[in-house]
Amino acid sequence: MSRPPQKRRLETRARLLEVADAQIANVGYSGLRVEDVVAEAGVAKGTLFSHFGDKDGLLAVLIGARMMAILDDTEASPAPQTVTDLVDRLLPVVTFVAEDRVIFDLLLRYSGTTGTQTDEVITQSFFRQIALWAGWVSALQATGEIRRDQPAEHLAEGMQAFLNHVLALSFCAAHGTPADFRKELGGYLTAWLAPQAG
Amino acid sequence: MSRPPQKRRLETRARLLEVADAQIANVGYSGLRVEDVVAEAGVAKGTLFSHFGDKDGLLAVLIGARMMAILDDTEASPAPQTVTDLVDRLLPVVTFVAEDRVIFDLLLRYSGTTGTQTDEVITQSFFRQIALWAGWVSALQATGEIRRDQPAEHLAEGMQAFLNHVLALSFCAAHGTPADFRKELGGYLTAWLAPQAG
DNA sequence: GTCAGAAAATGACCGCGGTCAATATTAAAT
DNA sequence: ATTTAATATTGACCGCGGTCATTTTCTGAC
Repeated sequence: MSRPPQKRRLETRARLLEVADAQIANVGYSGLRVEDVVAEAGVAKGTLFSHFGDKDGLLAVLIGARMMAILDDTEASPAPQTVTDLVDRLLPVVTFVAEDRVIFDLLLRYSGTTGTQTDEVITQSFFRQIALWAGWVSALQATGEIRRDQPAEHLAEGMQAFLNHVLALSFCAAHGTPADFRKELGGYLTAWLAPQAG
Repeated sequence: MSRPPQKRRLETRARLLEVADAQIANVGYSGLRVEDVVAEAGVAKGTLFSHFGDKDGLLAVLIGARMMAILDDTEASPAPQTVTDLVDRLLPVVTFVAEDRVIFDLLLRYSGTTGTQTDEVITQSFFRQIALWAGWVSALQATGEIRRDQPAEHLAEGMQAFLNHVLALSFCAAHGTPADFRKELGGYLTAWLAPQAG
């Protein structure tokens, strides 16, 4: 049988996360090195991997936490009344993800973890985000602001597709400012949510 | 001044590509190891990197070539008359990319290389694909099969977003069969290209 | 032919993520 | 207090992508 984790283990885990988070503040997500984390945390290399599986596992916890914090803020602000409003509500997420290619890659890798490993924070953040968006969409459908021929959840998932598309482009070409995001993403989301004809 | 590449260099490059391609047939894209390639090709490790920059550079050439071949086939077949037809025309690409996560990751990384390094085959394959799709879309707009409120190219780029979305999901969850793709992608593309209301 | 300089190829070396048999620590059972 | 078994940690080691000073090979000028 499996016993609950010991106190020491929880402490070690917390210390690793704390150290990693602090180092990321200095060197960024892509600059994080496992050896530096374990050195500052005062543990052996293997310990980190026994806790998080691999480097991505560690990053997934930290990025998941950041996403949750952003969702907290977003939920606290009023629901969007128009598609333009809606785009503005997405900017915090976009700005965070655009910060580092590693974030984008990792989110994309975990983005379809539906069904398996629901305990992961990062996975829960996906569900939460889609649910939040679906709620917005549903409300906008009720006011007649956007199309009604598709289920709210389907439209919300489509939003995710466009958001990822715009993010992917931002890492290659020169369009990286928030203003560019608003314009590009706005173009897609208007076309997706409020089409003009059949 | 820079002289044209010598004969020997072209031969070495061709040999590396040939060997890599053959090994991929056995071990898959993710299984490819640089050391194996240079060993079988009979060159030193540094040679490969001087030719392709990094491992991804080598893969980009091979994957770009495959994409071009697929586009050749696709262009040879008749243009789609309906959205359902259109989805079927995308299946060859989808099947190829879904074959290995590495392909997807690499395509996504190069997908926004607009403007820089136009000489790369893989970049050209993107332009070609979007142009091809835009042509289809334009024709379908003319027959009234799909919406006319958006430029054909914008709709084509949106198709890319949905295609990537469906592919990303396929690598995590259980929906991986071509039938699943047709259904999922079909759902999105119908909603995107032929919306029912404003 | 030979000599200069550019182009091409070399391979020892490094960085860093990840492994795992061995060891240390904990907590429950007696 | 001692034993015992699961839990937690360790750190030497490995795999593999990538680097770069050095050496080899090619080509054109004289």
